[in-house]
Order: sequence, then structure tokens, then C-alpha cells
Amino acid sequence: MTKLTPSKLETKWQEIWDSQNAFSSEPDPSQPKYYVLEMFPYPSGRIHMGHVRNYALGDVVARFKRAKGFNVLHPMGWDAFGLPAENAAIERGVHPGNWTTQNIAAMRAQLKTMGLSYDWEREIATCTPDYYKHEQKMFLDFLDAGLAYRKESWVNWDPVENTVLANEQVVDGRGWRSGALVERRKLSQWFLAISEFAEDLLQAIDGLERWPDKVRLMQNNWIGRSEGAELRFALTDGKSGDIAVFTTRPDTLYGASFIALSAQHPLAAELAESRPDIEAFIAECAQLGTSEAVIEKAEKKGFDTGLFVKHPLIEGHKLPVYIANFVLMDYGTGAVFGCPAHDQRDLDFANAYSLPVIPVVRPHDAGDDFSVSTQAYTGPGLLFGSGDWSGLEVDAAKKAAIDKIEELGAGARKITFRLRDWGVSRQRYWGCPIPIIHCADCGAVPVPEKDLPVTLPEDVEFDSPGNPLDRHPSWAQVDCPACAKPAKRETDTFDTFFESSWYFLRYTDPKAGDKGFSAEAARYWMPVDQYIGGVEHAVLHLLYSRFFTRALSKTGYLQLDEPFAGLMTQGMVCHQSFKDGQGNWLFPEEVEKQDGAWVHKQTGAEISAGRVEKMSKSKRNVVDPEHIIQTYGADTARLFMLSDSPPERDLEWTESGVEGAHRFIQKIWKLATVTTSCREGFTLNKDSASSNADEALARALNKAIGDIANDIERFAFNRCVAHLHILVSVLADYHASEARREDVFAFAMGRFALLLSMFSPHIAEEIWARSGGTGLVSQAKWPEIDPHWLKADTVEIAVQVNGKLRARLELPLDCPASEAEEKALALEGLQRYLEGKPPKRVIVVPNRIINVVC
RNA sequence: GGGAGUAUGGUGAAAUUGGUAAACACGCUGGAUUCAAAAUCCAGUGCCGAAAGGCUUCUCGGUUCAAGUCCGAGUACUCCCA
Repeated sequence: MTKLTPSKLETKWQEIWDSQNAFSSEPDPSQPKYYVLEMFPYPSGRIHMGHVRNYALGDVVARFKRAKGFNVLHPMGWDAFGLPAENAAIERGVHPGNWTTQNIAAMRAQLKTMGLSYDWEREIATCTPDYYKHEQKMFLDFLDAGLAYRKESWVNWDPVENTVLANEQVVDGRGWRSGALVERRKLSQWFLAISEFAEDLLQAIDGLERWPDKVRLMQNNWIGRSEGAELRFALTDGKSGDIAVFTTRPDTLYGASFIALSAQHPLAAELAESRPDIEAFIAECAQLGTSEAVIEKAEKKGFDTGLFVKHPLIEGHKLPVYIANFVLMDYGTGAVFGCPAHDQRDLDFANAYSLPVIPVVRPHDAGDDFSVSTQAYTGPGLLFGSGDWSGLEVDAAKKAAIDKIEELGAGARKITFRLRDWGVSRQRYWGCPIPIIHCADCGAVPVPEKDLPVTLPEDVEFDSPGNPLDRHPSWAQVDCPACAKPAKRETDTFDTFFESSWYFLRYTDPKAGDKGFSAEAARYWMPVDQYIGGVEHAVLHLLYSRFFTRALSKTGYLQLDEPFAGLMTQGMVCHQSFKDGQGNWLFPEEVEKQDGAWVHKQTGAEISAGRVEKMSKSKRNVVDPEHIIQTYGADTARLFMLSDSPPERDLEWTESGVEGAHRFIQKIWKLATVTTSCREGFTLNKDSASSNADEALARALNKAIGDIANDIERFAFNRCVAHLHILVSVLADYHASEARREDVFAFAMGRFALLLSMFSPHIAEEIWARSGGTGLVSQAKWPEIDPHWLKADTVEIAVQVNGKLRARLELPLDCPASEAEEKALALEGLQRYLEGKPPKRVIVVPNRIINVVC
């Protein structure tokens, strides 16, 4: 027997797949298509276990659908713009482009060792002008369509990184990467009008049936639709004008006791001009950042402006106007009316500034003396002390309130969304240049189409903080396309979510030159039938992609709303973490277990084993896939990834688990080495089977074919591996039995190879070839089940007495209930439980269970 | 603070519609082989019990002939939003 050398075997088959272009795909309207996509990686330079898991999962789906006769598109590429390349440039003096290109080459080589069934002809890298020129054009088209615009906005500014941060990049008021205290700044930025589609993006979630409920809910919450009213409060005491507020609780209007303005509200700014104390308070609020979480946690602070507004319903009643640190300018109108009795935030504020607390909704079991002191009442109930609305339920009162406000001309019904437009400007070099030229006379002028792409200059310096494009001596200096006077290029680049919002479309037609993709290619391949990736992208990436698909449809690129018909979010890859006596993290390969205790391999010092948690470089609880693949082979690594844990759950990587998978592969290899070539055309069926052993093998084989197909469809890959184990032990038993026939065995091994190829394709190809299979197993069709072998003559039925299992009974399949009952009651073992009494009732579930009640 | 999810042997887990709980694997124990070990093979392995038997899916309660699965309350952990 020849020893299994995974690296040799795997390289051999990878070269064959490559040379035959085994996984290339062209549109073919005569065939049903299936688009399998895994989230493309950032080219950090090395693959990690999360990648291995993601791609192993996707490859099962791709290979299975191919075997089932679909024309499968399964591409791979690189999300190649981003900050790490610039950090490398700063730290090591390498150009971000070179760094990225080298990383891509290294990672591509690593990925190729996994034996994934990608159409490498379609590989893309988003940092190439060939890719990003199309998104520059898209941006200009969005601009034309009113889906992109420029506005001044408050941003989270990271003073160390010199860039704008998204709210989710601000953690506890600090930049997620730099840890610097974030400042608020007002900047002119480019925005995409994602909120135009808010209603549609929300409604369409219902149709995403093959998405996890969890993700659908997260998208729902993120969009955050709320129904309410916008109403205007007129300023009083000689001041003209009014303040517009948005509220979801118009029913509590009679309980209003103050108005609160955001510190960024125009009226606040106006007051600050003549009031240094207000200016100082606004500056204090600016320290807080813009994230809702930070604002929610902060102490509620306000500043009395001395202004008053008229209450629209209560004649002669005035409300004071405050500037408050908890009101968001970006949400609603940047102003709220405070009803302390029914909103905790308003109540905290009112108590701090001694404002009245007037309850207007009482719980059903409370009387009109219901009062509120430190706990706001936000539950259901009846209105009271509210004029005509008294006695109404909250929902009815909301409706009545809006009707009244509209009747008075003081406001109107309004729906607002939490979702805000997407700011895409980043003060960064390594991103796609925004194709705009700023002219003193003409303003922001789009770069003419003939001048696209606007490419990044190569000669840039990273020796000081900030955006190198800003400092470049000549790059930004151009003539205005409109008036030809000297002008300046936009030096901001796009948020890197821009590239990942349409890459799945580029894959459908990766060489298209005039547009990012042709409408025909998109029509054939889209939508993505199965998208697979980490749940960390459940909100932003998926939402931006859904928006982009709509925006591109609106601008004539395609006709489609939803890009991803099916979504699967995989769990994390985890590993135990280790610390030495000094509290330093240790790599798993530095420790070993001796007599049940963890010790350092070299020093023998005792090690404390920590939690099993997500693999991360900082905790060193990582295992390098390259090392694993070199040691055990890709077939083993992939098999283990798919074994024990279901895909959506976290997976614990353990050495013993990999070794177990490897033992299984070696057991398979032993069978492979004794496989002979099957006679052409031989099939194991009821005519050719000649012994009990043949029949047992045929039954196991057909059961495995059905079970594995079924379980792949439901992503139960861990169960698939269990079915393989069962089949392999039947194959091994068959080979060891005296009744063995070589042609039967070879036939069964060929079928087994086909099943195995979904998970461990290299060894499967080898078995396929040895057993006389034609062509590649990777291109073979999924076998038909022979129903003859799935029928059983008899079934074992459980017999219960009062719901407790007391006996088992062998009965013919589909035995009539009366006969089954009779036989069950006749069971000797049952009598002692019946104690001679006649049964009160007997329930017979055919082919499953009999329950005797007595 | 709001929302969602999860909880099954020593471990990862399985049980698709309420119908024989623990498939498959890891680990462990014993045996075979070996000068010895590794590897391999065989057997055992939910818990209590010598056995008969009893008990068992986080806890408590409910619905049902029958509950891991459905309903209610609670506990713990995880995730999302704040």
C-alpha cells in the first residue's frame, strides 16, 4: 500500500483542474443557473481559519449544485482598498499598491491549496483602475439621478488617524483603531441617498425568505421606521418664527413641559452668536461625539435659552426652550418636545431642571390620581387630563392628536427613519478617487466621462499624518472641465464599502470594458442564489448592497431589487486561549497537555488555559491554515471544518478534532489503494447483486446518496460527514467480507467518491479515477437513487404503556392498526405493566409507535 | 434600558411534522497486536444501582395518550440595538 502524501496528491489534482479549466462558467440560457458567492476577503496577506471555513462551506454548495446539473457561477476576488495598506506604508515604507499586490499573490497561492472550485478567470481586485473606473461612472450617474449629493455635516473626527469615522467605528467615544478621543467636526462630504429607498428596503425584507430571521430583524431595526407627527411650536414673547419637532407620541402633547433643541440646531447656532454662554455649552456638547450609544449613556444636560413657545392646544400656556445634549440633529427635526411623565430621558431631564411632570396616560388599573416621580410610564393605558382625548386608548389618541394638529395647521402626520444617508467621503489615499473637480466659479464639477478613470498618483509620501493626496504637489491641480480655469480635484476617496456594494455584479461580467457589467450577464446570473459570510456584515454591507442594486436599477444598469436571494451567516472559528504565569498570551503550538495539566512545551512551566473564544491575533489563540494544510492536507482541513458544528454555530478548532478527521481520510485512503477499475457500464442493482453483502452495500450506498443530498440542501454538513462515516464503515466491512466482488466494490467506491467530492475533493478525484470513473468527479452528475434499496419490509415499533417505553415490536411495513394493536397487547413483556386490567385506550401511529393507556 | 437567540452525556453534537433521546465523532476505559511505544483493530461508555430496576434534554409549572420539540414563569450565557 502506498502511503498517503496529501500535498502530492492535492497538487496533482489542483493542476489538473487548472489545466482543464474545470470550473469555468459561461452564461447558457438553456441551463438553469446557480450563483454561489462567499464574501470576498481583504488581502491581508495570509488566509485565516475564518476564510477556510467560509470557503469550505461555499464550495460544498457550488460542487453540489454543479453535480445537480446547474450552471454554477462561483467566483473569487479581493476587497483590495482599505486602511491596512496605508498602515503598512507608514510602518514599513512599502507602497500600498505593491503591498496589496503582493498580498493578493500570496493569498491566492494559499487559497489554491484548498482546492476550491472557483472560476479563477473571473478574479477581480477592487484597487485596479479597471475595476474602480466603473464605480466612478456609477457615482456620476447617481449624481445625475439625484442619488448622490454634497452637504455639510457633523462627523466623528479621529484626530490621530485624521479621518472621519462612522458611528459604529466609535467605541466609548474613542476611535476603534486609534483609541483617540473623537471630536465633532463639520465637513463637506459626499452622501448617497440611501434614505430615498428606506421604505422599499424595509418592505422588501419580507420577501427575503432565505435569509436568517436574525439578519432580517437587524436590518429592520437599523432602518428603524417610526410613525408620528411633525408639529410646529410658535415662538412667543415678541419672537417670530417657530420650532418644528418630530414626535412618535403626539398623544402626550398635553403633558409637554419643555422643548429641547439639539446643540447643532440652527436656532441654537443663531443664539450662540450673541450669547457666549450658549456657545460654550454647544462646544461642550460637541465633545460628546455623534453616536447614539454615547449620547444615551451621557448625563442629560441642558441649557435654558430663556425663549418660550406657545402650547398649540392650551390657550395661554408657554413652554421653555432648552438646548440639550441628548437630542440628535440628524434624526427627525433636531428638536423634541419633552413629556417627562412618559419618556425616561425627558423625565431625567425634567427632574434635573425642576420642570413639571404632568402624566396624561394612566395604566388601565390606575385612577386619575396616577402620578410619576422617577419612573416614566411608557406602557399602554388610557388618556386623562387631555381635553377631548381623555378616555381614549394610546393608539386611538395618537390618531386623534394627529387629526387635531392637522386641523389646526400646526403640523402633519410624518414617518421618519433612523436610517441616515450614507456618507462616502474618506480622507484617505488607498481608496477610489471621487471623480469631482472643485472650481471657484463653477463649484463641484463632475469629471467628464472621457477623463475617467481618475487614477491614484503613484508618487506619494506617508511620512506625516493626514491624506497624502492633499499634500501631493500636482495631482489635485487640474483645469475646471466647465470653465477651464485652474481648479482642484476632490482629494477624498470613497468609503471601501463602495467597492463591496457591487462586486457581485462585476463577477457576472468581469472583463466588461464600457460598463461595470453588461445587462445581459447580470440578467442571466443575478441574483446571487446563495451568499455566505460572517454575521458582522449583517447590517452595513448587506444594506449598502441592497441599496446599490436599487440605485443601479434606477440609473439603467440592470433591473433588479434584491441582490442576494439566499443568505447564510456562518459562526466564528474559536480556539482555547492560553496564558503563562506572567500573563502573556501563548500560541497553541507552544503548549501541551501533560497528566491533565497544560504546560509550556519548552520550559515545562504551568500554563493557565482560558476560555474558548474567537481566534484573534491579540490573544494568540490562532492556528495557521497553511501549517494545517501542509501537515494534514486540504481534504482533512476542509472535512474537519464541516464536521462537528453546524455552519451557523461557532466552531471550536481542536487538535484532536483535526486528527480525527485525518484518521478518517487515512481510512478512506486505505480503501482507495485497494480499489480496482470497475467494468464499464456495471451498475449495482437488484439483478447484479448476488449476496447479502452486496445488498447491504447497495442499501447503505443509496441511503447515503439520499441523506447527503437532503442534508446539503439544509446546510447540515455535519450530518453529511456522519453519513460518510457510516458509509465508509460499510465499505470497509464489505471489503473485508468473503462475499466481496471487485466490480461491486469498485462501483460502490466510485459512487462514494462522488459523495465525498463535495467535502474532500482531491482524494475523491483519486478514488474516482482508480475506480474507472470517466472524466473528473468534480464534473460528474449526482447519482440517482435506486428506490428498490430504500424500502424495508419490516419496521421496529416502540410500544409504550402510559407514555413509557416498555417493549419493542417488529412489524411488517404499513401493518394495519388493528393488527398492530393486537400484536402489541399480546406481548408477554407488556402484561406485567397492565396488571391484568384491560387497556382504556390504545393509540397506534403507523410504523412508529403504539401507546397503551391504562 | 429595549430586542433576539441559545441551553441535550466528560466534549462537539443528532433527533426535518409533538411519536423509540443521545445518530456520527472526540475523549475515556478494557482487550488484541508489540521487547516497548506509536499506529491499527475489537469491545464498552448518559446517570444511579451488584442486579432487578429507576432516573435523565437548565429550573418550576401547564397542554397532550405522548413534550428536547408547544404554552407560561424563572435562571444562565451569547448576539444585536441603545
